[in-house]
Amino acid sequence: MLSERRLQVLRAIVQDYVGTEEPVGSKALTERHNLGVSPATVRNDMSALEEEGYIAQPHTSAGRIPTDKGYRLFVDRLADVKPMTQPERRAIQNFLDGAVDLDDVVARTVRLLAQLTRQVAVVQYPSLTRSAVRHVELLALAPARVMLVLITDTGRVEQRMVDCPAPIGENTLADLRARLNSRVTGRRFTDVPLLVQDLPEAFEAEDRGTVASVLSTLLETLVERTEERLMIGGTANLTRFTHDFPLTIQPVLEALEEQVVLLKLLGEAQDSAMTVRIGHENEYEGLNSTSVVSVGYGSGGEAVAKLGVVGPTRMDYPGTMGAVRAVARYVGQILAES
Amino acid sequence: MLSERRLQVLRAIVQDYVGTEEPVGSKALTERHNLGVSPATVRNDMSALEEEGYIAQPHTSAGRIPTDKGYRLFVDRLADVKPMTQPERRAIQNFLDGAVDLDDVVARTVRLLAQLTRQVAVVQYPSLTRSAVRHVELLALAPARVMLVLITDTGRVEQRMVDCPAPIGENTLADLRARLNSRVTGRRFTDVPLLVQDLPEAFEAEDRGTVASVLSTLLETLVERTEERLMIGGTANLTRFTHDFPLTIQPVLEALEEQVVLLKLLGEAQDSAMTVRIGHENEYEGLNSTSVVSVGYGSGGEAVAKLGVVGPTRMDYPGTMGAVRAVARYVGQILAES
DNA sequence: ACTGGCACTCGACCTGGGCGAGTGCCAGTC
DNA sequence: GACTGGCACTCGCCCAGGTCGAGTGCCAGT
Repeated sequence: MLSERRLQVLRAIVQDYVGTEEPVGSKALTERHNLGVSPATVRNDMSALEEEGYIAQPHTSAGRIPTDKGYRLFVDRLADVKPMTQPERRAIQNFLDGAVDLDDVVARTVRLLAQLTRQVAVVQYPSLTRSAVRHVELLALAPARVMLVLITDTGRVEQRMVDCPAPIGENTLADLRARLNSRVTGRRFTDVPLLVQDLPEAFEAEDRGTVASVLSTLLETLVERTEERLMIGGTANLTRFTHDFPLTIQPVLEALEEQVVLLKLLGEAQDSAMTVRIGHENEYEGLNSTSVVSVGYGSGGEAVAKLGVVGPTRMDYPGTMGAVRAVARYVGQILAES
Repeated sequence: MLSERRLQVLRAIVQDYVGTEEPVGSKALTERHNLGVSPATVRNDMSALEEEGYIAQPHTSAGRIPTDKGYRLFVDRLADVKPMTQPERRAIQNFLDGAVDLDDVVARTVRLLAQLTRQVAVVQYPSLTRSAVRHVELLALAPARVMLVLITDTGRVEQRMVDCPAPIGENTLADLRARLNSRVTGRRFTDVPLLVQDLPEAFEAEDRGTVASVLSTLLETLVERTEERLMIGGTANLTRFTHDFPLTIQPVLEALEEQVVLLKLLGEAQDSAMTVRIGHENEYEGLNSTSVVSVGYGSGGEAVAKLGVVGPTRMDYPGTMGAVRAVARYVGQILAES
């Protein structure tokens, strides 16, 4: 068990290192934080902290820097989420209020997060699985060609072309549209398959093939691109850490290009609570020197997607967590309104 | 006027420099290209080329590197666009054929371009201005709330919420939908404003406000986001030029984040022909050390948007231009089919 | 007009030495 | 027993000096 003072020392090391980006020594520590003890004492404490694996020396006879384990302790026990100031909150809200559609909401959110945290922002589009159907529209573009438009309660719109086995009449299409909507409007995606199962039976034999095509396309749309899309921004912020440069930036950029990796990253924590993954806690190798702060957001009580930021393990955790939390909250509000 | 041999020397310099990323000297030149003359002669030629501003020395007594002017001459007179090989063409086509919707087409195109050129790819969404309306759909989500869905002939779908001044009946809405579609379906966006101008007059006084709201939202949609969206990818490729690093990568990343800058960049050349902007020819300062190769693409004969790549001025111009041209061609085909 | 030779320039690279931040240890003090 | 001041030691950083070699410009010769 670490004594109270040693925790203070660790906290001071993290804070200083985050500020200066340079290994911090015992003397500098006592000067900048009034710990009430001498450098020599701090040296002993640091030695103990190193023993326990919370800090390390990049090379003999240099200052110490926190390890992943050190940051973990800091985040868990020493850091308070720093709330946004009133003007900041207002700015967030104003900026998001100007959005015209879902794409715009997501785009603005990314920009906002990147600016606030000065890091790389990642925002997942509201997921389909947990959302509900607001409306299904069917449009005959050609005799045997139907466009399916699916509108969700989060404002997301998906469209698909359906090639029908046989031409379909305008009346039949209207009938199908009406029946379909009366069954699925307002229902969860996960419930839809059961609800439409017996729908073809209500139609003439000649139309059943077409109805089946439409339905199967609908069901595909529900599952297929479920969690697929996301938007990132603020990659230029990666260059602020000109320190251990190209070595670390390249794999990070590569990881960011791989949506699969990012989606897995965001998806890892099951619940929508704020999650911080530090350095090697990230499974993907390229992100071993970065931390990911993520949280769920949603239009109602329930989270429909996640957002977060990717930055160096040496980041301002309290500030970042505060910004991420605040942005998630306001995005949720915007979605609920629209 | 430069003699034929001097042009050959310039070509050789560009090719070598692009390959090695190192200043190239007279001796190396004669060894790798059989110019049929001695290094001393080449030295004289290089001296003349330098005089004219086509090449320069990074520091006294080092090899020469091409200047922007040198690349310009190379592109204009010395380089042939390198056509894609048959397997490459097939691969492009196969990859793009798998796309399920417009977003997917654009996303795949970006990936493809980035991979083929090993540079940063930029793809603009098919523009609204030059495309035509395929269908307009109106959905009553609440008594005084209508969702407007606009489908273009390039497969793009835009949606907007319309808050109506008064509740609108289902019949009136159907009427409006029918009238609207009969007027605008198949028409160019630029023609739409005139075509719908007198539409409110066909309705009862109580509904005119609502009709006007819907129309104004429609018109806004047509102009507002006209050229707005684009997608980029392959930023990790920037790190391949580990040479004059953070200095150049930062402003480039920043430029790429600014969609406005990119759109201006793509939009600069009015016609849809292949355009190469080299170094300082780019107005935006951050891109002064990069070249931009762009070309228009479209579903029919006419270009509806542009795509291109951003890379260091020291790039393989023939190969890049070949890849860009090929991708643009196949994307056009895909759009025409869907 | 081209070539071979030659002196010269100047950045890249290596080496060695001094500097200083930071450490670990130990004896001394409260 | 916990803390402190002192001291010797380590080791990366930075600078100066020296060498090396690629590349140049010029000139005399063919």
